Amino acid sequence: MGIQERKEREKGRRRQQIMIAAKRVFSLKGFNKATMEDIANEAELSPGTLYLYFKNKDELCASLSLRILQYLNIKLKHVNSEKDLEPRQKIKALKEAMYNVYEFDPLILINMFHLQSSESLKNLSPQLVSDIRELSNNSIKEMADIFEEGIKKNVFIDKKPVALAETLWALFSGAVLREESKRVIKNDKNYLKLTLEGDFEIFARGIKK
Amino acid sequence: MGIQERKEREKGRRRQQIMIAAKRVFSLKGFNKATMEDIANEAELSPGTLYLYFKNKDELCASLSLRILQYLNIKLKHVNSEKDLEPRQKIKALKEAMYNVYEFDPLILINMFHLQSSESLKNLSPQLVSDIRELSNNSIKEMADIFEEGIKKNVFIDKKPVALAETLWALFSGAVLREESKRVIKNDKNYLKLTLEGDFEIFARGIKK
Amino acid sequence: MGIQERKEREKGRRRQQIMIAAKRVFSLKGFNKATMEDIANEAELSPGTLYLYFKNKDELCASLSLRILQYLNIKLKHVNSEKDLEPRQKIKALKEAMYNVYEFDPLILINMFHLQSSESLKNLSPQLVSDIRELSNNSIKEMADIFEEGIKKNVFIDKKPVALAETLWALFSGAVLREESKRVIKNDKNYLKLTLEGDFEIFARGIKK
Amino acid sequence: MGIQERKEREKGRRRQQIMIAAKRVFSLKGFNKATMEDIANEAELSPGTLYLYFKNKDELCASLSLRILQYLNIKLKHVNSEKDLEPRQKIKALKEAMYNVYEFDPLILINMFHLQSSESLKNLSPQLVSDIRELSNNSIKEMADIFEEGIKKNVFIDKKPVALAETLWALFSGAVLREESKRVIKNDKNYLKLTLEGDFEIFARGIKK
DNA sequence: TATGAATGAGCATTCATTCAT
DNA sequence: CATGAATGAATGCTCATTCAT
Repeated sequence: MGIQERKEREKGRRRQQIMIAAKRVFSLKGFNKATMEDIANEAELSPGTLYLYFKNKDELCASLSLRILQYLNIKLKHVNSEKDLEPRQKIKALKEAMYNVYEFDPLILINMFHLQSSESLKNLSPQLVSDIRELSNNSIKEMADIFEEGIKKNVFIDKKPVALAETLWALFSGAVLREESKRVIKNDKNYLKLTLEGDFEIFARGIKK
Repeated sequence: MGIQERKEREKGRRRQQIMIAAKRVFSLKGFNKATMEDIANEAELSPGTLYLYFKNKDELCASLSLRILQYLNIKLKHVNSEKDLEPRQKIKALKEAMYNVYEFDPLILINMFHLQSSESLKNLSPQLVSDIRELSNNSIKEMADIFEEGIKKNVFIDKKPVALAETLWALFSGAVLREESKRVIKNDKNYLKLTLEGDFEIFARGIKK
Repeated sequence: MGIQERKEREKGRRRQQIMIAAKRVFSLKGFNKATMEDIANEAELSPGTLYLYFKNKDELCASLSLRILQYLNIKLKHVNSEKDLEPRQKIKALKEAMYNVYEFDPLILINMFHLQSSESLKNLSPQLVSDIRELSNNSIKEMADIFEEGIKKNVFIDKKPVALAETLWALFSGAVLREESKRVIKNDKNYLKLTLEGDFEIFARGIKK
Repeated sequence: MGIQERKEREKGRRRQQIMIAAKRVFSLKGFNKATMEDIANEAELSPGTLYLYFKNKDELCASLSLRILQYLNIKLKHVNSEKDLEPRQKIKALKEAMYNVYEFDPLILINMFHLQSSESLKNLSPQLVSDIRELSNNSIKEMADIFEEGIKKNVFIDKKPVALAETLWALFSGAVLREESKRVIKNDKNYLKLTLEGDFEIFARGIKK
């Protein structure tokens, strides 16, 4: 029984090890130029081993996206659970949560958009697809709850909470992508915090009464 | 000379023909699943012919991005050149310009982010890379000019115009990507116009005095 | 038009070239140990070229089987069309036809039995599968016609012609396989003709009145 | 010593267990599509354990063939040992023995022909190869003995007994294969007994005076 | 003895690119 | 200029086999 458990945990650790390696390699080479062999080398494992833990390359990539969505979800739930925070403070907490997600792995966010290709979806197990869908929807919902509270308390202007949440999400992913494109154009990451700050400030100004 | 010119124009036409086909195929299959043969078929040309007009696949893709940036640039220049527009009206015109870009080709915008992979950049001619850089910077600059004018005329709050322009760009690309990810999650495009509207409204509210 | 035709013929030639190489390699190494690269080398082509002419390895193998069935079918049709032959003479002609098939390609007959694996069938185009089925059934039917004529003319004992045809086919494929297994055990092919003769003699003795 | 013996017997049991599982899996998937892991699962053992009892996959397969040859040999010896049977009755007994072999495992007979691939032979231990050879030859010899007796007693026509035995073997393996190919073509096993009967009847008619 | 996770060589297949016509 | 057949390097994935426990 204890043995069973330890094995489960060991298996989880291996998956983590592979995902960390994959993250590094995807970040470095991009999803398509990264080969399974690259990832195996990075993880100091053999290619075959990767397939013991992930059905195929697409599923490995999608699992990375799932991981970051889980991370975000926990953060958002935590913000929402703090009952004595003012709406404005919650917006601030929200901002910080999203910072953390971004810092946790800025580049993998880009890779999340590989999920969009319906071609890739064919290779994923239905379970994984539905998990990702559920978490995405949940994240929007958690954010919307924050806005709803603010509107009820008459602190935010009267907008559909879901629309607000989606706008924030747009702002966020847009900022992430902008940073990414900066890399190409300027190779200069200095303004990241500054510009993310700017985005949120303007956004908050737009929703607050 | 006249012949020379006609040939040049003819060559330009062919390039257009190929890029239109490429756009269609990339939209349909995504950049990576689209093969050069697919594009050749779509263009009713042979694969070999594509290489008479584009050095390689990456360059064909980058040329598409360049094209859309050119389109955006022209639109932005046009907005800026209308001297009698009020700042608030220019924001509105800006919004419409970006709509048009989006409608011109929503999916190719996603593909623009393939340029981020530094691996891909190796395959591009320096000329093309510098063209893209120049146009990107120019677009930001054009937008910044609009904001600067608004700040000077004391209509917009006092923010760095460049930061504003980048925020708008974030908002925009974020909205595009969000629409894209909606496709996966909901397969429902009804809210596109609505949410883009929402984004811009909030953004404008944030910058206007 | 002439060009179109010549190209068609050229394409057919290429297919032949590949099939001849495949036959050689399959004979030498067996179906599973033979790699597509082996076949490409033997055909003095590159691996990719093989896939221009055959969908996959299974289809290449099945095409070989189809070819030999076509050969057999023509031979059988020819025997049947000779109107003035006595039934006993037709049996003799039948024997010789089957000799020829055997000599045409003794080893590929073995490979025909790879088609039995229902797993392999999944990789074949429906057209090819139905072609093979049709030719197999046709071969049995042609043989049965010969027997039917003999029974009608009161030269052969009264047995179901189809059963006779299938028995002959059993005898034939059994002999082929037996020769094959001899290779393992004795590596001695001297008795081939003799034993095939023996089989047919006994068979013929059994069916003749 | 008693312990030694028990261990030996235990070891034999394990081998049987594995071979039974292998037979099931080979029958289901065919030799090449069946993986060692499939067999291990079927045997409710781990893959590694298989290699404690069989040197490699080819040897496991060959051992199955050996087993069926042993079974046939015992049957044939038994027929031959019945001194008071008439030659015609012995032919009948022979027929039944071969039925039993067929029913014991129709599909594994097909797999026997994998031994033909000279590539596979390289992986077998010389001992196993020579065992198989010996048993094959022995089976032919046992059958030949039956025919020889019939010829001596002037009941059968005067043919080389070995040739007769080999013809019978051809007929038999042919019938087996024919049934197999029927599966592909008709998916209809109803006629098995009937056609095997037919084969033997014609064969017997051919050899009897 | 039994395990089963890990291996890594091997292979079918793809596709960007070339070049003889 | 245009073609499209041919290329062959590259890669995802498999699976027989091993070995530390």
